[in-house]
Amino acid sequence: MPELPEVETVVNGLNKTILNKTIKNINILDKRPIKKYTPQNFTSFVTGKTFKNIIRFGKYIHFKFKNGDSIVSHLRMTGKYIFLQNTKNIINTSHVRLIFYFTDGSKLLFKDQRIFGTLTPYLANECIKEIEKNGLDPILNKITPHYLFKKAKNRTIPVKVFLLDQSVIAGLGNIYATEALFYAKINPQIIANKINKTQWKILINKIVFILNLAISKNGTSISDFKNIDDKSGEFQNMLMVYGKNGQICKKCNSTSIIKIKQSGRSTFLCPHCQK
DNA sequence: CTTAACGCCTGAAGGC
DNA sequence: TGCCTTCAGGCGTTAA
Repeated sequence: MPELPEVETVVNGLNKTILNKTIKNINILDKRPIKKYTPQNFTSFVTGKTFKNIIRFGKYIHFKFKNGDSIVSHLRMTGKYIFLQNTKNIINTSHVRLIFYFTDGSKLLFKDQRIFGTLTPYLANECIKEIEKNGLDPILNKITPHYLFKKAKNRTIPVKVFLLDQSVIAGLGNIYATEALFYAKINPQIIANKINKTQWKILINKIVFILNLAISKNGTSISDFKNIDDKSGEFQNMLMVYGKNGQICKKCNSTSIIKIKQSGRSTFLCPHCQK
């Protein structure tokens, strides 16, 4: 499931491959990922446009065209972009929802098994509501203990659930929120407004540390995340608690990792290390 | 204002 | 073997 490091990996890959490429035509195999526009309108919106650059904010991918228009895309659970050079054919056609064909013969596929992923077109003068609603991005912005302390002031939800709120921190998902809390030695069940500024400071440091480490490993391929060249990430080999329930904690070597449910999502923790 | 619940989806996994 | 149920979960919307 793509979180900030996985989206960063995808965006890096896209910037290496599709810049200055012009869309010749597209093939919409499934219209459901396309928001706001009909397939016909989306087709006319993108045809003839040239990619200027691609940026990331939180978990969103922002494709910018040279004329100022753009597409905001979210991979949700299983969305992925696959770039193919002109010599390569589409080998695995399963779950392909959309194909961009470029004038040089190369192509970009949008695949999504579960069709939660989205592509939303935006005109140059339109406000992008997805990005406006995001909180601070831990890689692009400097998050201060004061910022989180203030945001958590009236929040009575557990700190783990708070970390998943994209209007607070943009880009954290289940895996990295869980791992960061382990490194910070904070119990995920502690109510957000009970965390003090010292703890927030430690947590921010761990969040930034773990995200940068994961970016350097091209992300985590736990369900089926793939880079645009269809390669997996390597960070799943470095996880400390996520998915490790029943295994002995690698830090204290004494206590078993447990799995709990918070707001419907799985959380993993070491009851000994995270008080 | 905050928080919970539901819907979107399909494939893997488990129970019988 | 095969059918049924449950689970996975980010985010938008709606309800409380």
